Amino acid sequence: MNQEAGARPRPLPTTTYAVLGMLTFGECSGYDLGKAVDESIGYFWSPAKSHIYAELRRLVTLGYASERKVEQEDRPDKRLYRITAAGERALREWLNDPEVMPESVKSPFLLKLFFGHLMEPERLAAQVQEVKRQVHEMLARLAEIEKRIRDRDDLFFPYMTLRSGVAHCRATSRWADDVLKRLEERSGR
Amino acid sequence: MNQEAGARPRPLPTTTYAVLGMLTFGECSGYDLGKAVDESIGYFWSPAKSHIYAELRRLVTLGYASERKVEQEDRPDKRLYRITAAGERALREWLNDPEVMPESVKSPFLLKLFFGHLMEPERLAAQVQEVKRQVHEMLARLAEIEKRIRDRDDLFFPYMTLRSGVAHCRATSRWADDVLKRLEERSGR
DNA sequence: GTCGACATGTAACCAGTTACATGATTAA
DNA sequence: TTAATCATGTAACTGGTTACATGTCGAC
Repeated sequence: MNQEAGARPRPLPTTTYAVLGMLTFGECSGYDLGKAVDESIGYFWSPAKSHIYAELRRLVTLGYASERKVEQEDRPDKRLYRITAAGERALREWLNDPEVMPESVKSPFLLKLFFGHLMEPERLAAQVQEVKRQVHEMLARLAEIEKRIRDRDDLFFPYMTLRSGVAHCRATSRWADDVLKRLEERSGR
Repeated sequence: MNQEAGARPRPLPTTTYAVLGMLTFGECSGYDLGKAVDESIGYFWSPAKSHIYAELRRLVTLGYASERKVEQEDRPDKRLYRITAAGERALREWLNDPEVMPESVKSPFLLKLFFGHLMEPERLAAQVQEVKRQVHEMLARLAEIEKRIRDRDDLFFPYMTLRSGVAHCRATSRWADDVLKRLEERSGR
């Protein structure tokens, strides 16, 4: 009784559009889509695999995607999904909606740091170092991807999102150095 | 039947520690704690108000906080919570755990940008501008807070988390300018 | 003979949000 | 009289995760 007459239909979850959008790069299976997500939008929108399969089924019931089964001999059978005209319309509508939802950061580490007065300073410094390590690992992964897409004009927009990731990683790295420096200064006093 | 003998108790959700940590700054009510969260850890960990009340009750049942009722004449009665010795131990244990969960970013905007090939360029540019606007609004809020805590040595750790926010906002702003520039270059061709 | 890639899904769960309810006081 | 601040909470929901199940093929 939550979808009464006159009530406008609640908007689809963002993940639905994420999966729909991935289909604009061509027909593919849930499995392939999941792998594509892992090294593209996964950096700022990362649904679980099982969730991706569920969303693909939803897209079909909505008429936003079509499905066809492909039987394979050497490998398990698979289902291929393709975006429909209605799906593309729905996606464009969502994309052009001027409302910009602010990004949300969830950082258990910053939370810990906020309560740093209760931590042993060496432990804290070690965790800041670990953050740096993770960030540089990420930068290495991003650099690999960058090589592949930098000069591909058809991947201009994905490239811009990658640059966002790089910018944030660099900012974090510099910030971490600053924190370590100040931490040492404090311990010296 | 999901907590059998021998199974180690599942770790508490991060939000529980977030609320517990806030109590280390002194006894307070759910209401006050909610307000404190809004302009401190709220920037990287933001539970709903109703969630905060629920977590405070959980802390009491865990023995991590004590509760006392305070009757007021001019205002509604309230419950004040204070962290216990067991609570502080549990918090310290969590803080010193060397495992660093990487931060997660959820950005519906980057998701849209990734599919920018389906957007009208002016609409996209407008949304990038809107991101910049939001970021500068945030920077103004952070600058206000910075003035108040910059020279408070007792707030060194909160200050470090604030600097993280500032660094990320600046990085986003510069990145947005770069995107706008490239977007114009592209439209010129 | 074991591991990883391929391929799809179910069932159970959970963390967290939203909307709402209540009700007093004070300021515009 | 309208709105904001103070103050706490319930009930319903939802978006999403985790663990698991199933099975084949090829490489080492």
